[in-house]
Amino acid sequence: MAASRSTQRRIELDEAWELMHFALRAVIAQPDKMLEKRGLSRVHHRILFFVARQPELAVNQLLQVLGVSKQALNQPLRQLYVQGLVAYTPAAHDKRQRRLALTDAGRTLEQRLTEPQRLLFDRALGSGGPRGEAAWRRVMRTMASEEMERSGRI
Amino acid sequence: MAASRSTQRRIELDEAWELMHFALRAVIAQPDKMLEKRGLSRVHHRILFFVARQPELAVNQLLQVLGVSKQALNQPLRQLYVQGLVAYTPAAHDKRQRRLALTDAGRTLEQRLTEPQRLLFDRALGSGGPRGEAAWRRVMRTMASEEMERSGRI
DNA sequence: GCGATAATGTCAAGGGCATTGACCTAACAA
DNA sequence: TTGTTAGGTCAATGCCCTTGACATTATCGC
Repeated sequence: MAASRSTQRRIELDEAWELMHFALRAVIAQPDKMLEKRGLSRVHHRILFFVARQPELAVNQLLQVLGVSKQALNQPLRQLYVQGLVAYTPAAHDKRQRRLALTDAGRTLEQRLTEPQRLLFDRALGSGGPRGEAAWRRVMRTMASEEMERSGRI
Repeated sequence: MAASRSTQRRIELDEAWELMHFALRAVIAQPDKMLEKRGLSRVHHRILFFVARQPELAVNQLLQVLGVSKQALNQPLRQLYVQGLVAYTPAAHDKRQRRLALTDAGRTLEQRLTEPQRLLFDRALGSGGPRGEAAWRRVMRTMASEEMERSGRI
């Protein structure tokens, strides 16, 4: 398969990967700066982001989504709890499960952290018109689908 | 600006970020497994990848591109050298500079590591036809451009 | 040719953060 | 009751990155 692909195409595909590499760095950059000032790290943002997007998330699900060990998650999650950014509610049908949610303060911080990223995506996705945006999403979905299923994120 | 954006749009933008998150994980997954078997890590692959794509790369440039300290780069780079995967050539006009290149073995390994990623990109980019691929690249370039300039990657 | 500067390498100390292993509680379920 | 599941926590370990300090070699301006 490697042999059957033209050199030119290989270069194009490598460029695509390189583009993604730097795009990612751009997305990460701004929130990282803000987080540092508060003594938080990227994990904290990831927690806030996913909890904001999927309320009633259980800890186990969050573990799947983030792809880290529970020991690795525990500390940052507790910090967010102590700082009054995340709240726990026992699930109605199974009191062992802690359903996660953001407090008002948590929501505010999440918005502040994610806003620069939204701005970046908005500008970039807008640059190609609605058709371009749809095409972008189609490509990304194709790449991501398997991993999303594995994370139970469907 | 945050207030001026509709809730719906915010959700769409968050979804875009989430897509990228999982797409990245998919791209990373396979080479990571291969690397582990050889006792190498992701940095090694990143070095191989960028050296393969830009021959005659100097160490300083590589530092810019990877965004790590020279101390962090030194060890993995040396390992690659010792294992006969990367070669040094003093630059003609400035013998202080080591121009980096891959050996045949290095090229082979780089191909093997990057091939699954190319396959993934090829499938995904192909899924939307040439127009879709072009649109995807346009969006990514918009997002990445600033960081690429900062890394001297233009 | 001399001193400043640049490219690179390397040692050392320290820290952040993730991992695995083991153990614990509470709640559910057969 | 017994086994299992959701979750938490301690401990040990290790990786990897960072900053600081210093050495080497080569280039450049004078």
